Amino acid sequence: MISGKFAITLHILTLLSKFPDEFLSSDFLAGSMNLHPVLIRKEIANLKKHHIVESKEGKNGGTKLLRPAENISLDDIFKLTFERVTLGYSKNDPNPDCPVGKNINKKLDELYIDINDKISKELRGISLTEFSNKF
Amino acid sequence: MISGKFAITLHILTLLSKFPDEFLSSDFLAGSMNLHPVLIRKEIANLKKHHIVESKEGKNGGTKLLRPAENISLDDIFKLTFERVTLGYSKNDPNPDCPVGKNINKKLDELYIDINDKISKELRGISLTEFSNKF
DNA sequence: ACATTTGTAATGTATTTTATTACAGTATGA
DNA sequence: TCATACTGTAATAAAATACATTACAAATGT
Repeated sequence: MISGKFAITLHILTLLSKFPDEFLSSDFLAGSMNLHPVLIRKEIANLKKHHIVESKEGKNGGTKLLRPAENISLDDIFKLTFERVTLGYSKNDPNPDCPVGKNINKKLDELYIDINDKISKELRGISLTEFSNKF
Repeated sequence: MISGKFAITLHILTLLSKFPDEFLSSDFLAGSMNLHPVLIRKEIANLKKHHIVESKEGKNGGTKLLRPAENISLDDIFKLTFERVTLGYSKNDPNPDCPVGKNINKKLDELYIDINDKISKELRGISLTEFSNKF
């Protein structure tokens, strides 16, 4: 769940990269993107799981980057926040007695894997630093 | 709306390409993908608007391709069914007093436009015939 | 005429996403 | 050492979106 996962996570990381030595609170981060702090903390939990950031509890606590923004690519963030980009699937199981219905999802998968490879290739070339410098 | 638009539309067109001379009913098409015929007709309305198919009302009515499957690319279908692929946006308007918040959506847009160009380039190389022949 | 089909609007249901509440646990510093 | 300011996480509520269904007018073939 969370459809804005990538955008939210990238926004969080962009802010963290602006203050690489400070622990920023979920409240502060939430203020910039106008979302509920709990949602921010959920995304931060995901970032921690992947050792991109560390958090400190308690007063003056917050979150900061664990490694230089230069060493984080947008593809890293993509992979962290997306199972896979798709152009969608028909919601119900298609009819297995129809040659097209029987195989459509497999063929869509193949197509979508190709698309994801292209996206990854594109994003691999952009570092968090490069993105962050646009602001 | 309709998140499975691309998949449903491609499924419809694949079936139509298998019987290029027949008018297939929305009921038949719905049977292959196990969706409600009204939803199929909605997607067909979109295809008609773009002169990809024609429909015939009344008994023995239905829908058929208006041009050879060879002349329809997956990118045509993509453009017909997607405004744009995105990796999401944070739902609420970000804080305009934050330098990052103020510009994040514009920068995400630029990124997503690049991604869409790559996807289009990939899909432009695949004709409906080529896709349909996988079945 | 009658059966079959499209076209479309309106409404209902389900699913997904986001927001909120609640509260336990942790560090800081007055 | 106690009040305060945080994180962490679960549970629940609300909102948004997607899909299903119903309903019925209009068209066409037999």
